[in-house]
Amino acid sequence: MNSLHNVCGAKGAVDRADALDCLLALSARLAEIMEAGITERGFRRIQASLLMRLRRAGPAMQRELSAALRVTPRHVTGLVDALEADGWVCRGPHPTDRRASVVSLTEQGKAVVLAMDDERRKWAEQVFAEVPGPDLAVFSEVLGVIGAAVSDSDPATQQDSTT
Amino acid sequence: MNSLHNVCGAKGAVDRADALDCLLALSARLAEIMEAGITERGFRRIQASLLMRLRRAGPAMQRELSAALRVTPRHVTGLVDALEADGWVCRGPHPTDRRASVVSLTEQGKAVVLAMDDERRKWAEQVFAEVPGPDLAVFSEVLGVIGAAVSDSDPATQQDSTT
DNA sequence: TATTGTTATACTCTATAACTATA
DNA sequence: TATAGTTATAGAGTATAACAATA
Repeated sequence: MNSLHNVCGAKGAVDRADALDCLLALSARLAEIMEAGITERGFRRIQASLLMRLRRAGPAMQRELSAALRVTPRHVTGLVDALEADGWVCRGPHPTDRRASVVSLTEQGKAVVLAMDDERRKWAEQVFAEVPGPDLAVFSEVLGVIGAAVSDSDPATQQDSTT
Repeated sequence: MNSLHNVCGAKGAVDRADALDCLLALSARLAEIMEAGITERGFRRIQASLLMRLRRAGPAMQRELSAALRVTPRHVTGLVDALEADGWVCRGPHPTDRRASVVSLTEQGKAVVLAMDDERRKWAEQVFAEVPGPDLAVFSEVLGVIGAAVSDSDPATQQDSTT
């Protein structure tokens, strides 16, 4: 019924092009679902990325966020403006540099980020529910190998790909 | 050195949330590379999707393309206008419905689509080069299982996820 | 009356450039 | 002189609405 089943279910599908197709199709689907979850909470993907970044790396200067999210400083201004207006983050003074402001999560922001993280965990359990442990181990390792193969392609790998 | 390596390389990484993170990170990376390839040829992703759709399913009415690509009919008009202006596709009359036009690949369009397909195959070989056959088989099967798990989530699965 | 495609218009997301205040 | 962030402006991509021709 679903396009993901057509080729991807076949046991003997060791054709690499098919495997890549399946991976790409699945990726698109996962991205879609993630997007939906983020939208449900009233965020845009880039905003969620910003929040996740703050969760993982702690308070940051806008300059750092600009680099981490790979968007312009101007864009960060807008994103932080919106998130601040709704009480998810707040700007504070930089301890030593009076030009800079430090963006951090508010209590409300921390709460929502934790909730989203929890959802993500539950989603992962669901997604891999039918996958036997040993298969999951192989799967993970292959992901690692592919990741390595793909990293060599070009140097634009400083990205923040989570969320 | 690369973020994909951090967690994803670990052999014992059977934590499902970690595996999902790796998968998402890898997806982002693959999408990036694909985007680059498409851009090199002077197309946008949505245009490439349209061309691929024509390759797989043959000539189509704009209405069908609108549904397949999940964009508005108005948007399809613009896409086809641009692709037609550059000689990749052409509009022809519908045999029975004089309102409709049928979009098909030109010879030039067929050639470029085949070339892109070939590139995709070579890329797949490269990506999976270091993955042993049996592991690839397991990997493919897990992709299928996940795909099935993920398809049940919601009914918006009529999409055309290739390219 | 419903449907195919188009003309006209507007919105969302992101970028570049010029500017202010610090460093 | 260089850097952090902002104001002002512009572009790309996509959507909604109203309309024409045809079914």
